[in-house]
Amino acid sequence: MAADPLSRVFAALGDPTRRDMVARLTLGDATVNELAAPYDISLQAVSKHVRVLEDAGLVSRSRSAQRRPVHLEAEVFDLMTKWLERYRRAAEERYRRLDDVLAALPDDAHPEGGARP
Amino acid sequence: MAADPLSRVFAALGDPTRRDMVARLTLGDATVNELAAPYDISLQAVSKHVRVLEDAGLVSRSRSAQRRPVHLEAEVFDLMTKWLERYRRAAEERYRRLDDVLAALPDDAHPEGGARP
DNA sequence: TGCGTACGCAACCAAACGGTTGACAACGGC
DNA sequence: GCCGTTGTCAACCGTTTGGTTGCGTACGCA
Repeated sequence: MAADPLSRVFAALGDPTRRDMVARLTLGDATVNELAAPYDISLQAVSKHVRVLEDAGLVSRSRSAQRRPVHLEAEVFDLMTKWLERYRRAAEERYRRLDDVLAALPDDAHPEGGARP
Repeated sequence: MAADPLSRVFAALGDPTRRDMVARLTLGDATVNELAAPYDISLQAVSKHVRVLEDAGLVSRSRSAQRRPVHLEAEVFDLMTKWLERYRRAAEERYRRLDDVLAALPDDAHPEGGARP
C-alpha cells in the first residue's frame, strides 16, 4: 500500500470524519461504539476509519475484555510538527529574503510584474 | 467537491510527489517544466498535481509571458500549524494528567493492564 | 506570418477509497 | 451452556484519484 509514514498520516487526516475522531480522542480513550455515536454511518465504516488511523500510527488499540479502547498516540504529531516547521521556516525565510531584495532595489527600478498584489 | 480547506491541504500533502514538489518550491518559484524534471511522469500529470496544490491554497500561479511560475504560499502552513498545535498540546496534556494519576496511585494498586509498556 | 515552446483541457483507465450488508469470532453475564 | 454485546473480516458498489494520450491555446521570436 502506501509506503512512507508521513503520507499515511497526512492522508489519514485528509478525511474530516477522521480528524473529528482525533478531536474526540483528545478527551480520552473511546471504544469504537462510542466513536461511532455522533455519525450516522455503519459501525464497520467507523472500524475502517480507526484502522486507517492505526495504520498511520495516530492511534493504538489495547484490549480490555471484549472492549478495544482506541488511544490517541502523540508521537506522530511530533513527526508532523517537525515536517511542517521545516517548510514553514523555509517559506518565512523566502519572504525575508524577498523583503531584503525589495529594500535593496533602487527606487526607479519598479518592474511591472509584481507577483503579489 | 471536497468541502473544507483543511481536508484539501492534508489530502494534498498525502501524496509524496506533491510533498516533494513543496520541498522543491521552498528553494524558489519554478515552472511546471522545472517541477516535472525530476520525475518520469508526463507533464500533464505534474500539471494536475500543481492544480491540487493550488486548490489546497498551498501554491499560487502568476503568469509572466507563456511561463506560469508556481509560487509556494506560506499562509496555509500557518493554518495547519494551528490545527496541529492544538492537538499536540491536548495530547501532551493527557500525558501530564496520566502522570498525575499514576503518581497519586497507592503503590499496592497496580493493575496488570498497563497500556503503555 | 508562421513556428516552436509552455501549458491546460478532455476523455479515458486502473486502482484506491468510503460506504454498505452479511457472516462470524471473542468475551462477560445469566 | 447459551445469549447479548462488541467488534472485525469479506464481498460488493459508486466515486475519486493518479496516471495516460491527444488536441488546443497562448505567447515569443524569426
